[in-house]
Amino acid sequence: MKYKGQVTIKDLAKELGIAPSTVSKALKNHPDISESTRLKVNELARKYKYYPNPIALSLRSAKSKIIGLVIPQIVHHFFSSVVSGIEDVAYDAGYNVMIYQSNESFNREVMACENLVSSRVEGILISSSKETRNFDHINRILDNGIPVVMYDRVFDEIKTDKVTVDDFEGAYKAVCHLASTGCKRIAHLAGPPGLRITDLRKSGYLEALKDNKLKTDRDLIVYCDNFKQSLIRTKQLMNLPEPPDAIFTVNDLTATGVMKTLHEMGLRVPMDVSLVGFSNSLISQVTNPTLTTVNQHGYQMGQTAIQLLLDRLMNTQSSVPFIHQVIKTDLILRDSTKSSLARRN
Amino acid sequence: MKYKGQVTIKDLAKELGIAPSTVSKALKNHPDISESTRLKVNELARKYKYYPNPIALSLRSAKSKIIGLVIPQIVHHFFSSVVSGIEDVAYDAGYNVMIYQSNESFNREVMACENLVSSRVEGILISSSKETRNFDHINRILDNGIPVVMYDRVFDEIKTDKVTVDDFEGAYKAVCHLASTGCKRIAHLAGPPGLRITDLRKSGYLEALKDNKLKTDRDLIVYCDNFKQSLIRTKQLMNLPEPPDAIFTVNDLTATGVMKTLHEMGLRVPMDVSLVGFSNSLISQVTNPTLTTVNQHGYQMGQTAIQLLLDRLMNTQSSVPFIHQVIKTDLILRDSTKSSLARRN
DNA sequence: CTGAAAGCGCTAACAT
DNA sequence: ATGTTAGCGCTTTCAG
Repeated sequence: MKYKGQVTIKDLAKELGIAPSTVSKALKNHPDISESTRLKVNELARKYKYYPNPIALSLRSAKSKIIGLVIPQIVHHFFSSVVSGIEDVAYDAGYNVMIYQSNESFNREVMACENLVSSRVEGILISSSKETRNFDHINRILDNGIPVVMYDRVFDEIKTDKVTVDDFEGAYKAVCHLASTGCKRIAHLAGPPGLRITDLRKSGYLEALKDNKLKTDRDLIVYCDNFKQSLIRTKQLMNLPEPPDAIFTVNDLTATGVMKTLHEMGLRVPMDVSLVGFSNSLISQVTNPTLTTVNQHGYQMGQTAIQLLLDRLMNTQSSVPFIHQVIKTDLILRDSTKSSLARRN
Repeated sequence: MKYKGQVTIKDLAKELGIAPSTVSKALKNHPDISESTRLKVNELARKYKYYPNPIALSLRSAKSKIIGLVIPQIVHHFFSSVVSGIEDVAYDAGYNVMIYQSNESFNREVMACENLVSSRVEGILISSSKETRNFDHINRILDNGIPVVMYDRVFDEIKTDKVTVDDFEGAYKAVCHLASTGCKRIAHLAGPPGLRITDLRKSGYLEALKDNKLKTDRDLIVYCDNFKQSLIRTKQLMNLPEPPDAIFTVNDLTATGVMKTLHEMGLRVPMDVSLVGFSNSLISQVTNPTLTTVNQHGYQMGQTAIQLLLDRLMNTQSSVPFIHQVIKTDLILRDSTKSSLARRN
């Protein structure tokens, strides 16, 4: 049991009666160290379980080998998948991940950025809180020369690499599928107006209606992106003079609320009303019926985001133009929609 | 825009024509610095946005101000709640959190521990993977003089502080509630045998049966802790000559599978069969009917775990005996069980 | 009241 | 082939 803190190069050097720099070189198999001392050193290092002190290394190299991660809410399946993707790639590349949740609070997001900068992380991955409308904190990171990659919730105003999901395409596919199963009056429960993902998903929805020659009806577009509200909104929708025969929601949780309400109203899914969510979260697999939804590929988004950052970290000359990578979506067909031609899962 | 890396004490000192050590003292309002230089220094520091370099501080103080966190799977609601609890307390105490997922793999858990140790974290919070049966990696952390707190998945063999939920009590309460609503044949879907939480929850179940004068029936205890299996097991249970009138599952996801199967069999919840889960995960609030479940208080567990660690970090003299803190559970009454006396939510 | 020096652990020039 | 020196940014004696 050695409690004396950890063994240092100096300790090894003293024990062997040689200079610390020799030990250092021997440890990394530097060519101009003799075979014999190299062996001696490595053996002793193993014996004493020598680990290089990363803090000393960081100080010298001015590289912390730490990536900062700012995430809205880790409890959401999509975001935790993103974290997994980030982690896996980061560790393979020898980076550690320091994590901060904003909990959808702008102030916490700002604080997280400041802490991360002052922790000297080498780069930051960030997805903004729903509240965020001002970007000074992000520009401040950039001013410090620290590269940033934004993922999922991104803003055109900020000059960084970005990764998003193809929200437009996802929505488009979802609604086309509904149309192909014979639905004529397709409603959309959308996210908060002004948010990129809201707008893109709504556009995809509208485009799909047009391409399928279905007329759009303002009454069928409702801003509602959470479970609680959806209980009310669904009832209102279904009580319209001409109620919808399908509903496309901006996320799975909202779809769950819709489903619950439809059941309570005695309506069957998908026979009376078809339903499509967005995210392919765990929940979508356990509802009754299971939920057709758009797969956002969170894990892959995480991988892409960190890879973009690592690339930036390699190319110190920041001449490379910023990249906006868009992840393709899949429509996962389940039991909340009727069959068109093929059916799966 | 200064890209020259960050400003250092030396930079400030040079600009002011004084010594670095003076700047250092002025910055921390050391008593023997004159009012005037103190002001000058602080002003310049603000102007240049000076932040102390935490890496240099770490090297000097031999304290990284980083806590390591090893977690099985962040995608599970319970664990992500734990993370939130840890985060919030850690940051208030000025610590950063470095996170590693084991993804339920023993090897990854071991690697995580090693990386964390070599990253010189000041303490480690760990919940073991389902595979873990050997604890050398944890003892190695301890040998390095780094305090460990185990949470949720803990082992008696290891001498550390621990936090667990009162699994016995949670199960006991759940089953007593079922009994109080008139259920006579209560089945239990249990976790993998040999795991602490499995055994405790099963004991709670058995004890509750006994205290309510219900006879136990081996056929009603099935090892099944996931969605997929539950689809089969439920059918088998309900096809018994004397089928259960209530089912208590080891987690919410499993309960969801049970519910789905019951619906498909034309059985109503709770009129024909009552159902109680364990975790109070998001899912339990969106099933139809909503699921009565045991609240595990993940957030609080996280807070408790990190607090135990911080306490240990304060008391360097490790004379304090190890603490095993047990978090009380609540039964959350929802619509998958009948009403006894009072009903809520 | 202020400054010079030393050292945390490590490595890269630069000797020898 | 090995050793010496210096310095990454900071603080803490210890001298002035």
